[in-house]
Amino acid sequence: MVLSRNQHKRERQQLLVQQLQENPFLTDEELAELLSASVPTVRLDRLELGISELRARTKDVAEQYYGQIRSLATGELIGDLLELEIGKRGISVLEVKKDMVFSKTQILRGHYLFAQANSLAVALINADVVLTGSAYMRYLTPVYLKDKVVANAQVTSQRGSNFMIRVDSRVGGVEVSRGRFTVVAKEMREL
Amino acid sequence: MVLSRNQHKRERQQLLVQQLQENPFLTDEELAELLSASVPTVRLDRLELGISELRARTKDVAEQYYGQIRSLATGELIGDLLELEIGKRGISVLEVKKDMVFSKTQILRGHYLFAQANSLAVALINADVVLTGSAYMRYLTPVYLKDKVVANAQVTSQRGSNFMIRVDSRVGGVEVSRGRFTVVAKEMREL
DNA sequence: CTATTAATATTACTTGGTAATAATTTAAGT
DNA sequence: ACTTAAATTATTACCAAGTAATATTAATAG
Repeated sequence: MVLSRNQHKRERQQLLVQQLQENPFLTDEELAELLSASVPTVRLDRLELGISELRARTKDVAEQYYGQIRSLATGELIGDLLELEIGKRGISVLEVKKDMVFSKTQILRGHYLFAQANSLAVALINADVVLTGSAYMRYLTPVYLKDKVVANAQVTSQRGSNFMIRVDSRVGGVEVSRGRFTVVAKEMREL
Repeated sequence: MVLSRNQHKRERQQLLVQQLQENPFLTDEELAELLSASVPTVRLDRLELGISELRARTKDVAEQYYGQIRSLATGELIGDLLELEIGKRGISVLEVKKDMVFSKTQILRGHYLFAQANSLAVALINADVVLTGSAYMRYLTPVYLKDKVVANAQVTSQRGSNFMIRVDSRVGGVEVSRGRFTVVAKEMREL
């Protein structure tokens, strides 16, 4: 039968996928070694499986990452910055619009509060790349459509490149959420 | 003076750094265009500034990212897994140890709860790469040294590759935190 | 007006590929 | 045992985005 040959191939391709899952940064040459096949075979397999080359894979991962940081960090600050003392404190305002609330309840979707606080926390830190290490939020009161959320962030402590930042958000003076973020600063050179 | 030449150079190099900060995925050619200088000049500048080539930069970012996912995902689940029905629900237990609490108050540092819940949420999803899109946690009761935190996660909804997962954590039957995570599943092929 | 530095050009080489084609195994079916 | 078709491997020409080294051409400070 033709099966056993196909099976051999399938097994190898499965192994290939598996290897890449464990370590997506393998070159075709390394893969060939691992699968004890030739480089062209690996390439054919990748082609059949629709797996792109190392550099494209790497690039996509990196872009996604960078995009993620940016969208939650410097690039797209959620809310409008009112005050900013880098390394110390900052204030931003977020106006709740209709696409941000649950249509039934008119309550602001939680992650907007999270994002506002988080992006403000990150904005306080002046570094090439800023990561949120951990975040803990406490939602106190629901926020509604047309509310204006004022987020107040303050660096509470710093150990090396790790910053602890507290962010409390208020609507008309009433505290609606309180959050604490651990933010890690990285310089481009370190990357 | 030699200054004006040096100054010209310095300005260009500053601009280079700035450009890379905005978009680290620029080739030397693109940089040359942006700085209206030649490619060799850009290379010399990079050399002087100790900035590595595009592909190395990309790779490092990607590796860091991948490492991060892994450490917060499959790799290092915070807490011990008790039950797991992939795509549906799971339970993990975290024993609070001395290095996890604030020494003054003996209260568990919030990000452990966050990490336990988050990593459990991620563990429910069976994909090559799982990202936490957004997370909102509500801390209800402080958790103390030697407590055993039981986190209970449940997939509440799924839209495409976006999963909503609810995680509630209890200590001796008392709810200590409640969290909701939006988790995004990505297959290797898509990367 | 020349010595010096900056800037640019040029060349040979490297990695990790794509794409296409040709040659060679290998196991299957008869 | 022999053929045949798929699977595998080899080979070749090419590309992008570099490194590294050297040569050449401004530009300008003294």
